[in-house]
Amino acid sequence: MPPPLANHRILSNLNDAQRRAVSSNAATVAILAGPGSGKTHTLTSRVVWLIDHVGYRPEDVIVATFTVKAAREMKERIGKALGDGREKKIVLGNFHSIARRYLAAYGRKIGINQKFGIADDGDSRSLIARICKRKEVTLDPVAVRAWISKKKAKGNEVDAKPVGQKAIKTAGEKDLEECYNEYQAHLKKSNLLDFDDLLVRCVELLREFPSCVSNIQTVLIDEYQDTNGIQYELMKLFAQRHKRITIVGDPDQSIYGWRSAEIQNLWRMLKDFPGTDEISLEQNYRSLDAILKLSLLVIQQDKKRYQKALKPVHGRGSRPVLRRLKSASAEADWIVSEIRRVIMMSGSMLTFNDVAILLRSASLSRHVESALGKSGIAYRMVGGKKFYERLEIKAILDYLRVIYQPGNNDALARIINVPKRGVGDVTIKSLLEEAESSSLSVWTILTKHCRGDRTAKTKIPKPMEQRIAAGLTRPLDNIRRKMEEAAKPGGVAFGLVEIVEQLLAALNFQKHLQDTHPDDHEQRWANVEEFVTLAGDFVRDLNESSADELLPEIEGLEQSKEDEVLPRFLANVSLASDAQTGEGKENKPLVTISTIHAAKGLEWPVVFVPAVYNGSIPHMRSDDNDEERRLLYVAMTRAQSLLYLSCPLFSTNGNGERNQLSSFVEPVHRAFATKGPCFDRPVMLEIAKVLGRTLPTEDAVFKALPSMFNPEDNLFPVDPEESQEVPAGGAEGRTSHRDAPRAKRPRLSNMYGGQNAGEDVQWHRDYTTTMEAASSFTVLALPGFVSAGTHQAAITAANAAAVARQQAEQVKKLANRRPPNQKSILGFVKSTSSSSFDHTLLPSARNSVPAQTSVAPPQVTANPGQQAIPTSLATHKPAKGTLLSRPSRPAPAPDETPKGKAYPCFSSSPVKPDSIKPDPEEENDEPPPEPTRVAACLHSTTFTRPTLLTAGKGAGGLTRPSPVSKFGRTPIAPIDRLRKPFKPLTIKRP
DNA sequence: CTAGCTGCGATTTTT
DNA sequence: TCGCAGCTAG
Repeated sequence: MPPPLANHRILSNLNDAQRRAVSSNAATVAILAGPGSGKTHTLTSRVVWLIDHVGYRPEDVIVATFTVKAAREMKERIGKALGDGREKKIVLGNFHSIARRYLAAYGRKIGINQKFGIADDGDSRSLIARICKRKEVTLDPVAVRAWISKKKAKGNEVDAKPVGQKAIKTAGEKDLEECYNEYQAHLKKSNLLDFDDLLVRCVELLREFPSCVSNIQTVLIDEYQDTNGIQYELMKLFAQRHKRITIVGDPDQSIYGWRSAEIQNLWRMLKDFPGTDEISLEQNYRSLDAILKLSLLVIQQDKKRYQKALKPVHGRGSRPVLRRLKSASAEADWIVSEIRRVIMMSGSMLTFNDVAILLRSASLSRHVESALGKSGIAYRMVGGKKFYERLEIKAILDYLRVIYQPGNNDALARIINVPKRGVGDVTIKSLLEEAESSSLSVWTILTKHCRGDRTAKTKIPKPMEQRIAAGLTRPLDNIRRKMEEAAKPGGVAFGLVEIVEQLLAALNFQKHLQDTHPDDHEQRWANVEEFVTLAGDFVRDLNESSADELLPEIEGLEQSKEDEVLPRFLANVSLASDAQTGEGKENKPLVTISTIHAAKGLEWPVVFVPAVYNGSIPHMRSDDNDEERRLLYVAMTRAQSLLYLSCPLFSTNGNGERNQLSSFVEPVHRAFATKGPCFDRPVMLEIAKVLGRTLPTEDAVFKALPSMFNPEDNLFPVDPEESQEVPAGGAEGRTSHRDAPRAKRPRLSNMYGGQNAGEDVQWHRDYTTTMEAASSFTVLALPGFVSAGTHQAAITAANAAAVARQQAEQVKKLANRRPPNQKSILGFVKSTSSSSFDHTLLPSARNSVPAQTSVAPPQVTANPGQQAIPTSLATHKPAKGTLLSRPSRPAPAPDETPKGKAYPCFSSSPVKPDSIKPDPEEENDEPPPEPTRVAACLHSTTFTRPTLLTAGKGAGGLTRPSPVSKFGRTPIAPIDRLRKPFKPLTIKRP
């Protein structure tokens, strides 16, 4: 690094590696690093560096992120660093919105009608469903849609490599192609582009007209591990002039494989841009060490992954918790009690804002929401159900779309009978068909019919006709006319808000809601009002930052101007599906409930991950266990100071079926505490330190505690198995059919007895009660006195703790250190990349690969039957429909063989294993066995891919016939404040 | 042909 | 819990 640069302002708060990354002179820079290492910070700093120091104009820089939220945050951060509003000129956004901008400006060059709309998920789904139905093809619309999307998302370059069976077109494939063609034709006719089209067409545009990006000096990509093929191409095309690209990413956090994210893009990039400067960041600034260790224990089960160092800069922290509860609602109640406890015990140093509950699927939120609601804790829900998915909002949006694009038959069909106008399914279908055959839009058919210009073939009785004219065509025409007039010079302003308000009035929407939803029409109308506010905000934001979204002028290139508000509003709504990080306005602290996917890139001091059982994580409908594991890893690494996993023992919906602890957690469950830590002073101080906050004095904390406050996590049995109350629904049945050894909890003396003998699949609970004891029998809790039973418990706890610790130690050795031969992530990738492109080849191709690896794996005596196969990261996401051999249960953690006997090393420390005080025990432990395995080099045979015959064909897609005339959901986006939960927010009770 | 009622089923992740 | 399919009356 050139010394003179070192004192640049932006470099001052970076560590060495980050500084090197920020100021690298290489054309292409790849920064790959684990969670919490400041990737995004580094990226934003580099943007500032490139603009401020290197001197690129902001408008010549493209920054692409993966989500809207990330884009917004990045913009904010860059704005702060630049300090003068120049960030507004940067072409910054998620891929889709950047692509949309280019298409809006230059799309006509490739024959795109400038007034194109965006077909969202619901649109394409219902369209495909209709096509399938009409073709009477026995294809699952869902599969068809996935196939089409995949086809587009892949990009073209990959296709160049024929996969052999590609030539053989099976009957199914032919049908798919036909559906695809029809689908595209329909979109084209409606002047719509779907999400994938935005990218595909933008690639087309930039390929044919490179001049559109001739000004671009440099391109930066965040969350690179989640880019898919087409996005990769787009990235290259953005940078085609100067080929300067910076990417940041973390393979371990690749969780969008299902959306065709291709981890291969890592080495595609290295191949395409030799001389890339690779930088890895190893310091973790986010989390306490205990959290990192455990997260590594989980991710490290993936034997093929690249091992990265994660060096904690913070203290050890208390042991993360794995809590078992009786049911999902008990789990939710426990979460609530624990949230309360943490906040109280921190003397309100922590607030609800510091807490996140991360879910595998949004549908899991129900219990949590109601528990929070019951206890009066306000929360926001991110991801999952969206504001715009509400019926009433969807309807308004569809009206707006029809106003903007009268030819949008699907939107029209959805609202033609909302409010009720006596138009039923049959009529709608007939109208759509007539539109199809007459190549008129439904709108045209209707207007002509009502005016008497042309009688519709569809039967439209007079009363129906009148209602349509009075309630639909005339009001919308009125609105359109006003918009046109307003656009003329001197016209009366008729903005977005006015449009919506006039629309609501014309439809008598409030009355409509009262009629159709007598129970909750107030709430729904409130949503509508909220929507109006949002529209107002949008307009205001648009005016404030008019430079936003505008591409720089390029000499000799004419842009189509996009000055209408409505289309931009609609596009915004379709593309921006994230809640705004709305801490700004209301100051009421909110607990965050989020899907794990939506939580990527974020962090919270306290994180709960409920429902950690097989079927949830890994999800039963997922075909990629490794990705599910990474998902859990992402969730865990969001936590800064406290991490809680939990698992309801019995599923709620079914007949009290037993849940099985997630197989990602099961092998390492011993490393967790079984209940929340004791928040004594040292623990809290450490938390305060990580967060950079000041802990109130002990006195203050104590005084603020309610009189009946329970300072321990002991409101719920640590072993729900032995609790008296039995979960509702067949107590007897269950006790009897439950496996015998579990019915009675093993005695303490039997602690490790059953360990080796036929470890039953279910969770071994023997040690837990004592582990639990370990965390509550703190010195504070039991000053100087220990009963015999307690003592016994403590001993066993110590033993368990020792085992866990040893395990952890081992893993640290194994996973938290990069093997010496693994120089960097990119080195790793390089060494295996030669094989990576062949990952789809048949087993025969495999054997040649290891020889090519430049970084030779240490010779490990492979188990017979264990076949060395390329450590291709690519295999992590098999093509849909590929027959994989059943993904194996994760192998037990290496050498995780609990000895059949207690450890002899019990000392005084185990009573407080979570203490941050240096734990002599840890150091004194006998040295862990040498690592016996270099993870990168070997793995079990479970990843053989027998054949590709069915790849990509939507094979087996015959299940789940999907309803046809369902009007698709229309995920349009919340623009703001979507975090409103379904249920009304409850206010904190006294 | 539409609208309302009832009983059943089912539930990833996102641009 | 919600949403959808199927049925029946008007």
